[in-house]
Amino acid sequence: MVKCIKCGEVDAIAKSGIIRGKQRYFCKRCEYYFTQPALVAEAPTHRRHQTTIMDIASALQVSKSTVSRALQGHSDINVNTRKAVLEMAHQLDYQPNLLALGLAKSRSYTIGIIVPEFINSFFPYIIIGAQQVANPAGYHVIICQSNEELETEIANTNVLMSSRVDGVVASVTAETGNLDHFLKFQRAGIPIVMFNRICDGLDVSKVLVDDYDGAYRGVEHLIQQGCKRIAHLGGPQNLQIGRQRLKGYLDAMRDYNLPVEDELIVYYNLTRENARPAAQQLLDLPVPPDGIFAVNDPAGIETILVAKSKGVCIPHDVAIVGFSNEPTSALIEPGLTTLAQPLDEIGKTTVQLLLNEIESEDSVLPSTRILKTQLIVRASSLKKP
Amino acid sequence: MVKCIKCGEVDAIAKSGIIRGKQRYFCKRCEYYFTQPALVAEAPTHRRHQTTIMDIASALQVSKSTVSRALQGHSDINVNTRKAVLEMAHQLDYQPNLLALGLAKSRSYTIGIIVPEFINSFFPYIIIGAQQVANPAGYHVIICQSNEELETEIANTNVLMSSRVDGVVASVTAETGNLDHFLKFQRAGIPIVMFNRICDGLDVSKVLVDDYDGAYRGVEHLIQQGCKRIAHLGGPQNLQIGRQRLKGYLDAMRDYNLPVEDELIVYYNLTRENARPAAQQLLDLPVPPDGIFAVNDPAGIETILVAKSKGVCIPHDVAIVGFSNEPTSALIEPGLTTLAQPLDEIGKTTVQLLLNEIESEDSVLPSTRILKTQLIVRASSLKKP
DNA sequence: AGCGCTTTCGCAACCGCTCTCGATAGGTCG
DNA sequence: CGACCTATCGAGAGCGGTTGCGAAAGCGCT
Repeated sequence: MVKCIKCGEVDAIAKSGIIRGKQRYFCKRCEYYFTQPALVAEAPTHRRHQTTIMDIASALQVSKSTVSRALQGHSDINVNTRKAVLEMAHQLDYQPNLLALGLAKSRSYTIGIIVPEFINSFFPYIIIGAQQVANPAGYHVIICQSNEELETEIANTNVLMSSRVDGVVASVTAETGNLDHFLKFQRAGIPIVMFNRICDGLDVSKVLVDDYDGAYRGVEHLIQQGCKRIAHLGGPQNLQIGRQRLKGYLDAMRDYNLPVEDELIVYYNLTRENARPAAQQLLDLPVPPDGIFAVNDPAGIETILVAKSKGVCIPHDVAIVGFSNEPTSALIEPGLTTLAQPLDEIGKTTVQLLLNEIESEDSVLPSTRILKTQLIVRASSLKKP
Repeated sequence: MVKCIKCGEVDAIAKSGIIRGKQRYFCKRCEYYFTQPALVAEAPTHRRHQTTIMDIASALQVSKSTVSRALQGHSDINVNTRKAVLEMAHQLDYQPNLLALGLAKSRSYTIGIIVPEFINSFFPYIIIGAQQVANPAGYHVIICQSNEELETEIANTNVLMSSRVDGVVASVTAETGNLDHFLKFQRAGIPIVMFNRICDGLDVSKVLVDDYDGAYRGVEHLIQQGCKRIAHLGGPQNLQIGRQRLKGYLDAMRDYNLPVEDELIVYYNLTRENARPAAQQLLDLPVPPDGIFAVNDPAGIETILVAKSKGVCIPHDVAIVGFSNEPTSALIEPGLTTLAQPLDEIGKTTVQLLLNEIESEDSVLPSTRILKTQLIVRASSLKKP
């Protein structure tokens, strides 16, 4: 039968409920509750153990407070003590436990980055810029991709909340309209900085490029190349990026007295699969456009591919301008004229703004940084030599 | 003068050392040590607070253990209690603190990924595959890029150690020869799985493609297209990827009785800047090659660009084959013939292997998975129609 | 009523580290 | 030689969870 683990008693054992699936017993002789120990209970102790400050402390016969302070470089530690601690730390290959540190200080020294994707090189470049600022400042980043889905974006925000990030940098999904999931951060006092893909309704700092200006100049360039019937392959209208670039297009057309017909404007949701049909729609028009301004480079490139497959000559029959200057845009033939964005700078200033907000004592007023774009003219639009 | 914070005493105050830069005082009347509080000491309490299980517990008048167990779905909690807890958790928008959880369980439910870069889409695709396996399993990933520098790679390993990741997935730098920084993980019992970029000397699980086979088939394809003088733009020889692809090249050449001259083999260190001079070196040979097998697509693309700029006709004068099938390779003209790797699958199986090792009780024997490549023939090598 | 079992909770220790409060051994000075 | 200071270190309370050990209340049955 069952034997008491303590006194070895066998008879005076009573069952005492089931606890988490396991039968529990009670020894009436020694008044001891116990459950049957697992058969392989003799695990080889805890297999993994990384050195802690206690290890250093006991090796040096000092208290853990002393070790902690020595490691942090506090002023009230004897230089020799500090030296010994540092040396021992190095010797034992001590790596501070960020989980414990974060718990104790209620700071994780981590910032979260949410991007829709990182297949195109646009976001990767921005992330690199972000890391270049974050890392030296003692922060590391955790990168989430929403995969252009609102649901995933929400899941991402929950992960970041759970990870207790100190701040968030985000570029939202094309389908993001509701911003409740970002309000959580604000309620918790976690600063957010948005970049590139903004949508309204959130009072936070932002880093953008001058989309309107870039679009205007891109379309103006097409006009100067002799295009009369210019189409716009636009982005989602819930994003500023979509609205501003559309507005730049419209204003340029108006300023040069060119008509804008409804059929000349189509929208796509920024996903790869969605670009091709949109481009096709434009090139299949009864009276096709002689110029196309695409909301971004992937769309521009897709337009080039569709045009080529249809035997439409670029730029003779249709001139094309994109936005962002993806590396691929320089490789494709003809090269895609586009508006270059300072990716590195976007990443850096975004994180810079965020760190300022994180480290300032009291809440700072949201600010907006607008960076300039640069028109890169390539063969896809160069009708005149 | 100085006033005691406790009793308000002004006279019987003695200085008592300097503590962390601030003057400390001692009130003799109430025997109380204190430092001058900061002027703006009246901070608006703690500005940030996320709800904890204690909040739920006190709202429901139960103990935090009960809340904890209810949240985990333990069996010894009344269904109604659990329901109430879950509802309150939802109501208070409770997000578990992963730092605390990790500390308590000595598990961070995080895996680290170290890649050399993620500008080219090779690694991003793998990362996406990795996340698709890790996330559903309850793990999230923290992505580090070594930027193709050993030093950064070492820093990355330290970050991952500090973050107490449960496992590591890595693809090493071209300049990684010494593997001490990975041994740390092994010493701490943290499993590692390597993929793609392997170097010897570490007894861990690996996920690779059949580099030798792919290279052989790529070169064989060039031979079948009529190339006689085939060059190899190779990778670093400390990486298996470099050695195996070289070996495939050499063996194919030997099997078809084609001579291999030293000048036909050049190496590059896998960085973008380094590819162009290497390509140039090959194309500038007194007797230039009529076929080039590049160790990867970025090198292949760079070779195409250099050839085009020199007026060398592809594939007529020189046929080119790459490795990896980057999206760009399909866009460039002529399209780059290449060996496609199952990126998604690499990411998934790598993480799958890792999770197995993490979750198995006792240490598992390292295993190696080898995946197949697929030859994608495009215009860059198609001499015969 | 009393006994034996269950069901359902609570207490408290612990994870690794920070930080406040306080203590103590010497040095300085009148 | 005390009174004061200073420099340096330690004890211990959290941070937010998890979990082992027990306990109290309730139920069925004799």
